Amino acid sequence: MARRYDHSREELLQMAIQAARSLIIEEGTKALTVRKVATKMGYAVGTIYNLFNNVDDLIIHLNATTLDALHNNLTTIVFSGNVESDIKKLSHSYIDFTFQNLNLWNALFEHSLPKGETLPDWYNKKIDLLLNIVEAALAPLKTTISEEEIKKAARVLWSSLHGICSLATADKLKIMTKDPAIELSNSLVTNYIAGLQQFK
Amino acid sequence: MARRYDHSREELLQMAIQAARSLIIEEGTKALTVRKVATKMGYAVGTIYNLFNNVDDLIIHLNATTLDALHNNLTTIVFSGNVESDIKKLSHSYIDFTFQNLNLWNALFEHSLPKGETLPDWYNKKIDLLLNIVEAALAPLKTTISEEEIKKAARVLWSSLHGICSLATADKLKIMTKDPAIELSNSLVTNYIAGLQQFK
DNA sequence: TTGACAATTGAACATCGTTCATATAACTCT
DNA sequence: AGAGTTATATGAACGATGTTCAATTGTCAA
Repeated sequence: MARRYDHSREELLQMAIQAARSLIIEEGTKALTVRKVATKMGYAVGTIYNLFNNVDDLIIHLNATTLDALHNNLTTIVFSGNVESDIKKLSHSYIDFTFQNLNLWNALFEHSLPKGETLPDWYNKKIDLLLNIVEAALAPLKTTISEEEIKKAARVLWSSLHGICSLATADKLKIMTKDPAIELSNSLVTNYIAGLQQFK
Repeated sequence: MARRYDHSREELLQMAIQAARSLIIEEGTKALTVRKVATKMGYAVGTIYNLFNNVDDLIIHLNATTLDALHNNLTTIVFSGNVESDIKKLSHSYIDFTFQNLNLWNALFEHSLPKGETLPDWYNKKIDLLLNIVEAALAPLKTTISEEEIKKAARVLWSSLHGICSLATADKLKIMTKDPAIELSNSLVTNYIAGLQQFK
């Protein structure tokens, strides 16, 4: 059979990504195989390779939807203008997201490209958009800190939060309270921002 | 052939781990296969399964040697008693280590256990030993901060540093200077510790 | 010398990512 | 309407993977 036109190319792309998404949600990163994605779509293996270069390409597109979902989540937050409080809102949402989408979030970082390859520009732009949200929350500091410093602070907070979630979900730093990630991130945010402001 | 006794069980374990190590160093995580490890040792595939339960078990043992190497690296540092300066020494060593052992370090975090399984206790103890080093560097703060708070701070710093290295090596937050990881970690350490101390 | 034991082997199995010659549905043109 | 072209879809086939286990064979104690 060929050219069924049951679905447009765009629909097929979405179907493949959704199939991959549900596989990962239900069974984790290792459960994602090209054959299972194809079966779940009701198409043959080869079809996947009409849509994506290879399985890495598929995973990148899947991960992109996770970045989008996170982005949507974080943009619902309304800033008060109080930097510490706003950054805490962001970080709590981030932490909620990672714990509610554990397998999808792990897929973001467990995946590594074949050596030599780099992530596509459109993907990196999505990461920039997330950083922009943090920068926006830090914006009130502009009166006392340079634009450059704010960019740096956004990256520090973002990376650190990533590290906390990464170790809190995958492993165990669980010696703390019932919700170690929140606890650690609050400590990070409070003290880091206090440090930033004390030099004004 | 059988029972060659060319090597003791302990020797075989070390040979397997070393073979796996060099495969990852030279070619990255994806280049690690049971067959290649066996070939590199001069043994048959099946022998690996006399030594390890499965490939995950082998990787955990390999990763443990990486943790040991990092531990050895960090314990050579002599503390001055100045917390900020000592934590910076630690973080710079950590960053050096990750960049000089990129593939090994990535293997630590790219690897995920089959679902339901957890890391063995002896492995988690190695992580605790690393956290202990950070706690030791923070010890002078005991006069102004509770033991509990110091443990928390060690975990915040450790996780955050991990996050910074993770995003700096694998991806790109490269908008900053020639050495973004150092730059970000310095900002983290300076401001976080300033925050901790300002409440004394 | 013999028998029991333990270490080592590698063929076999199911599954994986990927390729590509083949088949056919849909569109174009006369 | 019919013929020719193009784009899409297929799935058998390939090489490589992790893992198992019956068979083989070196080593030791009796």
